[in-house]
Amino acid sequence: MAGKPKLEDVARFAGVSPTTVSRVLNNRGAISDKTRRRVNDAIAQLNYHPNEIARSLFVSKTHFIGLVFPTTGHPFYGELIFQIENILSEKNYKVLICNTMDQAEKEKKYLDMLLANQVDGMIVGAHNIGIETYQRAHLPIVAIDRKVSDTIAVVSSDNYGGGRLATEDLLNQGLTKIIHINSVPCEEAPSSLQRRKGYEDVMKEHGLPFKTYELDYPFDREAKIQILSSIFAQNPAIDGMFISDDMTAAIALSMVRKMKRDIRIVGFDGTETVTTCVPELTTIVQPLRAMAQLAVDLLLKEINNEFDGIKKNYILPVTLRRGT
Amino acid sequence: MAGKPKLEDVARFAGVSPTTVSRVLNNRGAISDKTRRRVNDAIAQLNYHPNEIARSLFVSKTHFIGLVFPTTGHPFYGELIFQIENILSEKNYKVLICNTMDQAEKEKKYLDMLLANQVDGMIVGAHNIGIETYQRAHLPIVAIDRKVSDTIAVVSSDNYGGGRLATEDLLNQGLTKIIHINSVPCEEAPSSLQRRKGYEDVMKEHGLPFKTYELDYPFDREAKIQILSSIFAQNPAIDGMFISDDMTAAIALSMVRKMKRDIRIVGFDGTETVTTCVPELTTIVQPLRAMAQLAVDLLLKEINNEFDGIKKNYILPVTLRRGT
DNA sequence: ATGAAAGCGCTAACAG
DNA sequence: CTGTTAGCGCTTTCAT
Repeated sequence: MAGKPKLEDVARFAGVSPTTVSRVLNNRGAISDKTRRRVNDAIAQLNYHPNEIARSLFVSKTHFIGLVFPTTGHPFYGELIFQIENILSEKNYKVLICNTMDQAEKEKKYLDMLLANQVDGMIVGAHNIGIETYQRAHLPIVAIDRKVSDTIAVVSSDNYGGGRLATEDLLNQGLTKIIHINSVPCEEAPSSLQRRKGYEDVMKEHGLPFKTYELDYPFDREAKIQILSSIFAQNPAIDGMFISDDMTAAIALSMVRKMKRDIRIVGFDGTETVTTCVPELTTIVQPLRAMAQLAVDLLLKEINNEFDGIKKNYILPVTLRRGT
Repeated sequence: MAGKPKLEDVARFAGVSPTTVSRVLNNRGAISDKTRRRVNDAIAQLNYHPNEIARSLFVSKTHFIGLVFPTTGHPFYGELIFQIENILSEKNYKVLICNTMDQAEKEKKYLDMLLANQVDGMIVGAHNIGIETYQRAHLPIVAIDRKVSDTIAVVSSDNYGGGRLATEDLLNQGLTKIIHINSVPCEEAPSSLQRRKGYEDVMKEHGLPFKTYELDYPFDREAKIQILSSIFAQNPAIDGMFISDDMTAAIALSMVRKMKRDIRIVGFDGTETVTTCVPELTTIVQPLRAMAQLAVDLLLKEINNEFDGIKKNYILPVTLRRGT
């Protein structure tokens, strides 16, 4: 045998037609026990493995799902992608991964790639090109943490509630001079704006002054340290900080410890990774597992045309995890 | 137009043959400028996107690479996968991701899936089924951190050297009562054994007593805390620990701080994530980026039959990063 | 219960 | 420079 055996080889070996082999493979139609056995024997003998690509071409369904996220290297996305892939593989879907690195150009290239490879659907957590670009694909798509759209389901956690929860927790501890650190706002991903609004609303309701800083370069540690330093210098009297992501919060916590200042910090995300590395950090926990489950459920419903098509915006509750 | 336009539709629209369209698409053969323009116009008009699946079937090459790792949710693998995917996408390869969760059964299922989907090659960092199982695939494969094999290239960092480096660093600080914490040894992934040997060799060379603990459940935080507690209780006099992974080291560091004991800790991995979250942790840094680059280079060479086929075991140098 | 034939969308000889 | 033809490996009518 030169190359890999194909269905035709199995058929010849078993002395039946390709059709029959296909039927055995897919459990379709009626097959006599004897034939089935003979075919299965041949499959085993030849160590035959069906070519899913050929099958995909014929049935016009690949069972591929594209996952478009900034990077698997960030714990929030890494863990979310893990959950999503896990649930999808359970349902016999396969995952093509795309790390956009927050670059619009890469995101566009990936979108084309996924379409060219006939994915059955996509879950998009990146946010550098307009969601309209995706709509043109006329494909089942679920977005995570994106601007609400008429045609695309969006799953996110309760960012506004999380912002409130974090701020209230600091207030409950008797703190009053609380600042907020956030990323630069992004039109396509309003989640950080929601967190900010939660913080500012609570501060206003309590008649307290508030101040929000917007950090750029969300993935660069050195830059964060620089900027945090100057923020600490500018705010010698603060006693609390709500920082809208755990990685930055962890850095701030470590700086506070070194400066021996008395500042309480609440972060956001609550991934296993950061909780493990920085158990003393209080944080707002996003329900990663539930978000993944919901996103997959919605996507598969769209793919199978069972989508009721009414509700398009899903907000999942967050919880506060107190640092130890 | 009912479904997606296909190459034939473009041909008809442009008034040429399918072959010509294909040639324009793939820049093959000689095409008159006029024809090319007409075809490109048709492509744009119809918003045509080539079907890569059909193409793959014909050329018997998918440009798919399977990535088999325990989980994208762990920073080491999440960051490594990010690097690998990044380099591969640059070369127009696409990545199918598999989270084996340390389960042999899942790993086997994924292997079958990848073969069925005609991947051009695989990079394997999971280690629950024998590497021989992969050899049967007769496919270009590169392994990361696995038992050396005659037929499969293995990329790893200098685990033995890292173990030595970590231990020597503790000794250089005047510490002498140093224990080592490791995972349970695994036949297929000898890297932790190497780290252990590095530690034990150095201790022996200095005539010092040594003790290695083997932790199970490498990804479960609560279990780790339990076991670490009892280790701390059993060792009231230690002044140093070499812990063979950063996540566990971070937990230990946090416990040490709470107990106010004076114990220096050196971890292993040195991911961006953990370095960001726990900058005060001293650790042995694995060259993630270089490992990814080398693994991809080797894989693509095998795929393109440029593999010289001599050296099969690649060990990359580690560095020590001092905590701040 | 089984087989023959057509074709999923594309590309690569081979002609012209 | 362009078109005709055959076929990648599989599944599915439509016969028998």
